[in-house]
Amino acid sequence: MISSRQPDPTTGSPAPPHAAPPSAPPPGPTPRGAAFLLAQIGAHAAGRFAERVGELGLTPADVGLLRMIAGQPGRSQRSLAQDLGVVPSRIVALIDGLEGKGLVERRRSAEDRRNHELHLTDEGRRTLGAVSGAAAAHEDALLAGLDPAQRAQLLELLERVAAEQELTPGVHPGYRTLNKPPRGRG
Amino acid sequence: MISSRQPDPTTGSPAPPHAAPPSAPPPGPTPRGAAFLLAQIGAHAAGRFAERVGELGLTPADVGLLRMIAGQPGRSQRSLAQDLGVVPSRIVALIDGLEGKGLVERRRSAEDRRNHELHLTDEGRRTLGAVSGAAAAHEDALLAGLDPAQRAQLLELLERVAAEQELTPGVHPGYRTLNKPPRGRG
DNA sequence: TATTGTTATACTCTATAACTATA
DNA sequence: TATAGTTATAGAGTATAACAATA
Repeated sequence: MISSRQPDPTTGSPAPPHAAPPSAPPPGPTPRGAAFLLAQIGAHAAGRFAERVGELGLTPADVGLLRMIAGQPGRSQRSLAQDLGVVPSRIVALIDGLEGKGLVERRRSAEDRRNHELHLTDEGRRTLGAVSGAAAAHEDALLAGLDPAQRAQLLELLERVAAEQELTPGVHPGYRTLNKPPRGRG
Repeated sequence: MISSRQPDPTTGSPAPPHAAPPSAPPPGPTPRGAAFLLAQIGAHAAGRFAERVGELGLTPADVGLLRMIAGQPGRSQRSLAQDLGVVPSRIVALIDGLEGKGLVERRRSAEDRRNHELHLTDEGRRTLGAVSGAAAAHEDALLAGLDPAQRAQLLELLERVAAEQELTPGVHPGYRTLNKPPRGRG
């Protein structure tokens, strides 16, 4: 709600390194709990990930779509929209973009000619491979402050929280305006 | 970029309990690392927090502003905008809202009559107290799956990550469209 | 002339609804 | 008549730029 890459009054956490951060914590009562840190770090992680895939010419939303198509080739736009909880018209624009980049192919279904079956192109598969590399680098950079044992510990705790909160594995709510990755260090 | 409260292709994490979640994980390669979980849980936490303060008639951005004004009463809108990395005109609308609710007061500065000194009203202080209560309940609900020792462990690991990533304590990047809390269970 | 707060304008993004083609 | 995909329209939100008051 506030700016594109600046700190946010909501939680009050720091700006990502690529922005010009206020560097000094705001005076007064600053939130200190794990919930705040999770929101803060989570937003930071999402932003950094957006930067990385941005260098591949993709938005986080693009990545999600590519993954879903890869996992279930030939699926229709409708089913995609449903799984994502998105309005079908939204899918049109997203697929348009991916098709324009040569990563995805629309094929008229022979069984029901109203349907478009979605498939990755070879280029799409290559790109998805590059995304995996970016994701690994992202993970490593984010957890640079932790040793392997601590990383395992963190992962376990997070999985516990996610399970208790009934978060569906692999589905990320709200990426609102993250789609436009900041030009920061890309 | 996708929907208001539905799962997101970006990371692919689950929808919050108040939405109608796809409940089944998408087939194919789902991200499993700590970075993804942090983004997923972070977005979930931010959404739930927005719901809670929404019941108090506030957006997360409102809460951030109230905190900053409480921490440094009398500060100008300009300084607020700078600390938040927000354009000054944005502050106008936010303060308008808070003033309209009777939580904040604008006072012309005697020293420099161009400035508006911002102060909390008594009602504003009461509301901020209620926010603290909501934040505590939020924290507790979010970590319901962890025992006290695990919570302490998680907190320490998160602080380590935040420090290494140079996240400014108390400042949260990007709350994009979170300002409108879902009407879900409020 | 520079600065604070404000207002007006333009732009971006998304959802809703209307439309075409298939069934 | 119902459904898949598409296009057109409208609404919400934000930043940019112009403006008035004060310094």
